Amino acid sequence: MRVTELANALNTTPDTVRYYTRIGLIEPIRSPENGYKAYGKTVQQRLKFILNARQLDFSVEEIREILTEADKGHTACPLVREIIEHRLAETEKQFQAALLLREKLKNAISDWKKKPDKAPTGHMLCHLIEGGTVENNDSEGGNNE
Amino acid sequence: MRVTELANALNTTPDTVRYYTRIGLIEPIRSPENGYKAYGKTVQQRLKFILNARQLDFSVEEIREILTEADKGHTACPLVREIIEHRLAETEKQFQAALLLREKLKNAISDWKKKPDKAPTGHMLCHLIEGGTVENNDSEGGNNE
DNA sequence: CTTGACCTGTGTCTTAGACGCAGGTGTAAG
DNA sequence: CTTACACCTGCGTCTAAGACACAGGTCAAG
Repeated sequence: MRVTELANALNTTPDTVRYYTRIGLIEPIRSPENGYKAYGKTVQQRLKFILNARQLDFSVEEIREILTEADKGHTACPLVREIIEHRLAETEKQFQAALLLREKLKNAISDWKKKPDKAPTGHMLCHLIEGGTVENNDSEGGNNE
Repeated sequence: MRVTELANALNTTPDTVRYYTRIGLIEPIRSPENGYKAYGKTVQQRLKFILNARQLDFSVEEIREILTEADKGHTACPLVREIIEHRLAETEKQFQAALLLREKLKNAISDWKKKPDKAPTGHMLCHLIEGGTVENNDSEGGNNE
């Protein structure tokens, strides 16, 4: 199989296949007649695994570790287990972050509706965001230049 | 104020200040005696605005548009309004994505516990992920090489 | 043989800064 | 004044995971 063919077979893009090839996650053989990369069925299995892992938001580097371990004949499962827990924690954080952000945005929008559009003056670029969205300890000890 | 001083004043990092300077969001004057960048109070206001917008997850490029508009004397509020709605939608998507991912991970973990650790065989690199996590239409018309 | 559609490998671009580095600055001690 | 040393500066490069651009190669139709 060639690049595009493999990509289509697993419902991904040629660029992705090329990328994984470039960083050495999958290894094609070189077609001797035209120099194109050629992928076998084993590689397809491997790529399928990679894509699944990516769906779980494993980083490429994590996947590389897993594959390296597996290539050595060891079981990669403990490693995967570890990564998955870590990723779950990470997801939880993102989740909370998204929640918080949503809150902020909604606040911003509702604050908004109370105020008319107004052209920015010198030190009030936009009253909407200017108003305390976040607490950055602006130590008001104003010395200039 | 110099780079680090400004950064500390607004509770950010010197690198961030340097970055915004580099891409032209804020503009220092050059201290003639040592060639260092020097920032005035107006810039500090501006930076504060930028940081607030970043807290709302506005992209730097979006912020640039807002500032450009404001610099021309126009009100940027309609623009901001537009961006904020867009960002809210975006956040909603991330939120749902995080939710879905969490689900997947938990499934993976629970599937897991039913299966023992097992060394990877040729075409079953890791039964845990190998098992249908996602539906990639693997058209099983297996022709090799 | 030529045209044109599609494919290939390689190189560069993206975000929002973080990091490293060689060299400059400032202050205290000698 | 000189040395030492801490901190600071500007600039260049690096990141994740591919997307995109591009010059050239391949393949079937005519």
